[in-house]
Amino acid sequence: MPHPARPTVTLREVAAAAGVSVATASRVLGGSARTVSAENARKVLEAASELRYTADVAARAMRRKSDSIALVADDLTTPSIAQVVAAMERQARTVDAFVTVSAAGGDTRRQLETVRTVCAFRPRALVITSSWAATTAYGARLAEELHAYERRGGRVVIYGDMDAPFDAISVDDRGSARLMGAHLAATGHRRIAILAGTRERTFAAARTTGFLEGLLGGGVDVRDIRVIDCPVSRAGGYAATSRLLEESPGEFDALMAVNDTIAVGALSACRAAGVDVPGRLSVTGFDDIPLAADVTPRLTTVALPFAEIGERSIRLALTVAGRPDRPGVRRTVIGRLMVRQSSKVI
Amino acid sequence: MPHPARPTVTLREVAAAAGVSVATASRVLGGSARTVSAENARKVLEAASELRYTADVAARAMRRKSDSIALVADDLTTPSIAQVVAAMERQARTVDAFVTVSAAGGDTRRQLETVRTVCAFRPRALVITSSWAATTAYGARLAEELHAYERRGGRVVIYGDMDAPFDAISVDDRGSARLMGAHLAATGHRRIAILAGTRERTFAAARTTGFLEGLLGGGVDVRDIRVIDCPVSRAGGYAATSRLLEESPGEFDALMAVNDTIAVGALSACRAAGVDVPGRLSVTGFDDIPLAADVTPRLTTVALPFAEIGERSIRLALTVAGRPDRPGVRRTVIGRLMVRQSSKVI
DNA sequence: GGATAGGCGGAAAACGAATGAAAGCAGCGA
DNA sequence: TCGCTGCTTTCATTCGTTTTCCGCCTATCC
Repeated sequence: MPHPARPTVTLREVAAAAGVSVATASRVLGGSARTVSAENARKVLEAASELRYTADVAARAMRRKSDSIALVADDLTTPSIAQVVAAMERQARTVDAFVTVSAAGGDTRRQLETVRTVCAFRPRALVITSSWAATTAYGARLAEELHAYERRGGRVVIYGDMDAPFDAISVDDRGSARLMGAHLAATGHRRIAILAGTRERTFAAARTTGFLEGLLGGGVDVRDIRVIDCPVSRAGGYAATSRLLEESPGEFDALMAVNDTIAVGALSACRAAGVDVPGRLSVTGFDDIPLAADVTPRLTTVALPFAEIGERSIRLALTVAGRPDRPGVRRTVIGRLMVRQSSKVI
Repeated sequence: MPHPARPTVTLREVAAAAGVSVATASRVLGGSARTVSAENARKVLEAASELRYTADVAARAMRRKSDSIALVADDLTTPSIAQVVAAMERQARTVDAFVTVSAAGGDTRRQLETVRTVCAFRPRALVITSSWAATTAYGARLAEELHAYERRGGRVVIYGDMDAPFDAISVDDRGSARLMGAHLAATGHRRIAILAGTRERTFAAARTTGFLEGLLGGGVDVRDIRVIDCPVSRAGGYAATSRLLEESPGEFDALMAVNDTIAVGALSACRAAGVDVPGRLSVTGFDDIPLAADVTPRLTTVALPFAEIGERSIRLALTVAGRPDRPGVRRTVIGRLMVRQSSKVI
């Protein structure tokens, strides 16, 4: 055969072209500790670039630790996650690592499935967002799976909370939410409705608690606060707010949402119902997604340092594993109050 | 050693636990065509689940085609891409494939680098978004790289345009934009400014052309149209609009942006300058990102079927490759006009 | 000048899974 | 009893790379 249709160009061919052994070629291209003569190194590099050689990671992964980091996120369409992912990408690039992303949207069961799938790639580290309560059967099995992965030499980093000793970077949702509660109380708001999302979302529960603490600490009467569950989505915020405005018009002077997406839905409902924001009702969000500054009125919210979160997650993921049974390292970041036009001083 | 700390659980161990050979275990777990007795199959499956075995994709990829599909996107934080990615995920899941995502944000050079990196994973197919002109040196090398990948048996699907015979799914940007141009002309707009993005973005150029065609076809005088380049971002739209409103106030009755993000920036600039939209100026976007319905006034735009795009991309990626030199299959989708409050009838 | 490091290259053994070839085995007819 | 068929299982090889081990050559020191 004069021109065998090669499936891919291998190290063997590079070595042959350079006139050295595969071992030598591997040492040059793979960044080995062993030294290779300058002359041979040059020839190998030349041949590799000539043949457009790229090492097959699959084969490489068999003998060497991989440099891919797997991110298992709930939902990639969430604006906040997108920002975190982008930051991770940037950070990983600086250390020649590589981030693969997969969505496990939904629940702990899907998370478990996805983790198993990603583990098959034998990544160097696993970053997993956890916004679901780990109390279900699947949650426990998930933790078990992650532990098994760590025992096999992997690194696990949680973004969010989990009742298990993994390294974690988490937002102090409760403390950050307290800031917002205190702010509304301080600016004279006294009758508050909280759009609390759903109970299974741990961040939603923590933020609701923080809101309450801040409000109560600022002198708001607990009987003047109403906590309303709703789906964590724009539509959820819209529906809950519409219902609220219809059933008890004028009863509240502030509406606090556990995230910006819900808050945007709420704003939309207010506009539809002809309720002036912030004239008759202050509305606040949480996250400071890019959209928050673009809605009308611009949304008062709590800004979270997503870029920092992404960067730190990767840094944590790349530190070498310590003792298998050491307690998890936990980094906490706190949000910053962003007062804009959707809330006012009463 | 009673308990050697294994880095990973291998097929050999599963086979040993089940009391069969690795070959048999492989056939059971790998879904081979060859038949295995029910009794042995049961034992293998039992052992595998007991040991929490997951096949190492790296090793598997050496003999068999992988199930992973790599997506190389420009920028994952773009709302439209996020929707496409989510749809791809869903579709891939239905056929037991697996999508890995990586951002190559920026330019063709970074795209080339990223493609080379993900090719090393030997994915089954490569879906690449292409919104950058392929006329640069890197663009040509990118096409070359992709061809090499196809020759090695991979599938390449382009989302967007490319002057190369790959399978592609693309939006008829020009035709869709024509709808918007025609609509504005028909509703009485006569003096138009187009926020055209940058020339290197192929979608921006196509949409601008479509706008022009629609407007001219509707009787707008070409001398009353102004095309303004600007960065493809909210800030870019804001700055360009501010400048425009300052330099030539009242000169235009409509502002057409090549995407929603720019349009949102434009709306913001109008609000800042005290220009009533749509009273004094109609503003339109393109894409129908979720945000479009949440800004005030709600944005008139062209809705693109992102979910369909994502789903079709994956379907295309999973069809078996035909003859290496066959012309690329090209699927085109067209947008739908969404008339909302940011434009009016004059 | 000879012994001894030490640098460097190459052959070959992994790594984990897939697979073609070959072997084992039961049933059947001659 | 033998040979054949059809089905299942095992053996041995393969994939592309890294890494270990061994041997060669040169430089250094006594």
